[in-house]
Amino acid sequence: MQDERRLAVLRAIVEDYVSTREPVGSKALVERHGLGVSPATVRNDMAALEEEGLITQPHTSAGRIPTDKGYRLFVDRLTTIKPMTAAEKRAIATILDGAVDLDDVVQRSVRLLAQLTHQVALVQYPTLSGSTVRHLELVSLAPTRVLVVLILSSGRVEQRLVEVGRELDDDGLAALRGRLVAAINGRIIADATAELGTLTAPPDDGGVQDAVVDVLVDAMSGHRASDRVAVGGTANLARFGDSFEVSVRPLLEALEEHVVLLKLLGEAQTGGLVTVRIGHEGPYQEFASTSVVSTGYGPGDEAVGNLGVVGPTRMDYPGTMAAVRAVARYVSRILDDA
Amino acid sequence: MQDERRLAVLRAIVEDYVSTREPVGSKALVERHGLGVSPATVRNDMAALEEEGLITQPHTSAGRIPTDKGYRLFVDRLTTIKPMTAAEKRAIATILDGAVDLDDVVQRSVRLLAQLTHQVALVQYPTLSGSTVRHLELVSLAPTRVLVVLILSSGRVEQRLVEVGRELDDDGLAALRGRLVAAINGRIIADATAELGTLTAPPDDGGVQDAVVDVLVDAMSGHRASDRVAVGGTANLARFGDSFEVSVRPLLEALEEHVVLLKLLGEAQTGGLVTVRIGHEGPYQEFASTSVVSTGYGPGDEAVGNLGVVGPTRMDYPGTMAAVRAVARYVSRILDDA
DNA sequence: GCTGGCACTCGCCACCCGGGAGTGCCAACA
DNA sequence: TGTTGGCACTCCCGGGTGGCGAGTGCCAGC
Repeated sequence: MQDERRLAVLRAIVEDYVSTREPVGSKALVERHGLGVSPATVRNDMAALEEEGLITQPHTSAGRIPTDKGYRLFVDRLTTIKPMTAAEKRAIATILDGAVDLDDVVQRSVRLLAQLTHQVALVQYPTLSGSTVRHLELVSLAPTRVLVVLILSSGRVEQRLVEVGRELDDDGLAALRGRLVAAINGRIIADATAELGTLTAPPDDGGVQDAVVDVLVDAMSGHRASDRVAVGGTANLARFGDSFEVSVRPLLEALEEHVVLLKLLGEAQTGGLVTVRIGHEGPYQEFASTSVVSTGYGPGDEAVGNLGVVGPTRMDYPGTMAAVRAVARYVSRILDDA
Repeated sequence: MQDERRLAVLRAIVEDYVSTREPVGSKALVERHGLGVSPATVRNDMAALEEEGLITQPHTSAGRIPTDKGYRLFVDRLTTIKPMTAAEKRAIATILDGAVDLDDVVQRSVRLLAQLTHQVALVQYPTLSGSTVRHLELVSLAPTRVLVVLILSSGRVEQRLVEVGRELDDDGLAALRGRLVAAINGRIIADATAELGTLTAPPDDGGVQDAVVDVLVDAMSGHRASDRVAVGGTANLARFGDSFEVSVRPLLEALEEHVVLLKLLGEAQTGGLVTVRIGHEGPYQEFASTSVVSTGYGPGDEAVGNLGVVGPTRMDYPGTMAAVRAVARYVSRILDDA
């Protein structure tokens, strides 16, 4: 009974602090929320909550603000993800259905997510791992220069420029292509890569095939594509307001370091689970005052990438989680169709 | 004689203000620069410069800062672009030579430019206009869905997904491809586009060819590629320091609007000319306190895109112009080779 | 036309002070 | 045992104040 009220107090503190950005006091709390007790009682509860490390006061005799631990409890036990409104759902569908290709889906998603959450949005480009090789093309751009174009079943197109050691005529190119296509066409990435490893070049090849195989393996490792992350809504960083140099600067820097962003997005979660990483829980100290809300997306139950948002720990978790989940669902649905 | 000294004073004011970010007074000026006159004389000169609208004082009895007009005079007449050091040249060459394809060149350039200038860097993706059609591939992804891959002589690969009205077997696809290849292969974009317009579909085609032609024309219009701009160095915005909400916010918003960025970069300048747009001279009021330093790049004398930086009007113009010019030259050289 | 001197103007900063919001504690009560 | 009202205390915040210093404009002299 008493415990329940304390949790209600914590919830009220989180909600008020998120919306007002100011430490919340006992009196304001009972006024704004309909808890039927006196400020004195709330003060006692607050003291208990502070004892447990769930809230803190920035300085003596000011209101309370939630700690990371407090947000954690709030997210885990005090909140249900509020569903999107019909209008929001329509907007999501409309925007994403207009996409012309896979990259466009990613770019639209990132914008959408930024717009819905008013935070910085991140969308990882899909990894290739599940796809099969649909097509391989070798195009001669110059006598000793070949453009390798690899088309995957996911609709992704990987291109690489290769400097082969010697001149190559159209027939030689066609023969090379024939050998490679035979080895990899229709196979899933992992198998195709293995198959390429067993391939030996004809005696008069002079290293050309090996050069092409190298870039093919590189392209199929998905290295570059899955290392990329689309970023949107950076203008929302302006709303951080205070503590600019300390918290926004490192974030801006990180936004150009895709490796860092990938680590922030973390492991892909399947099954519609939304992960919330609060403040110091993350891998980087610089982001102690930021939280990451993320989830995986992909066709069926297979996660081919992550998406999410980064914002201040003081954020609207229920709304953000709902938006992240909704966008991931729609993106997954599109990948299902494709 | 007197005029010359006044210009020297203006130059000194610009240089000091750029490095200290504080209004510069007469006394500090004579101390830091070796002009052989007294502060009182400098004050008289300052009064004259202010009369001409070249400098201004933020408030009565503070130092002077340059106006946009003052910067303009400085850039046009008082400065020579300082050449890059050998080390910087090496760094540029090393970084750009490591690029694996065209997109990679753009992405490396934007990083490099941001690093060299400590500003926000912009690099437009090359337009397609000069290239010829090297290769066309149609890949069936689903019974009624075709991936169109267009490879251009510049090495650029454009891909589009088309929903054709009806099912298409491999033979039909090959025939369609044959017709299209005959029409466009080897031609430059403009001719190929025109040729596609005259093409009529066979009677039993059912709109498939027209659908594919539509996306081909769209892809060749270069619409998407040349509308894209790579952005880097946004973390440098943190150094704006003051006036955050007023000047950084609109800039952050603009950085996601590629149309706005293209307008900022302006018309391509050929022949190694670097354009400087100072403060209010630009098309957007919101950027009254920012300047744009840009130039064109491309193989030979042909400009296929622009690149440049955006920063506060209070920026190091000689250094920035040098960096922009140097990067543009190296990128052009790479395009020459390709 | 340059220079030194001088009075004047303001922005900046440190300081002080009163108001107010919020707290902790305690005694009283159900 | 839990809740409540009262009360003294703490400390942030905002406005007002005064000294300091940098910088200016003007003027008389060289």
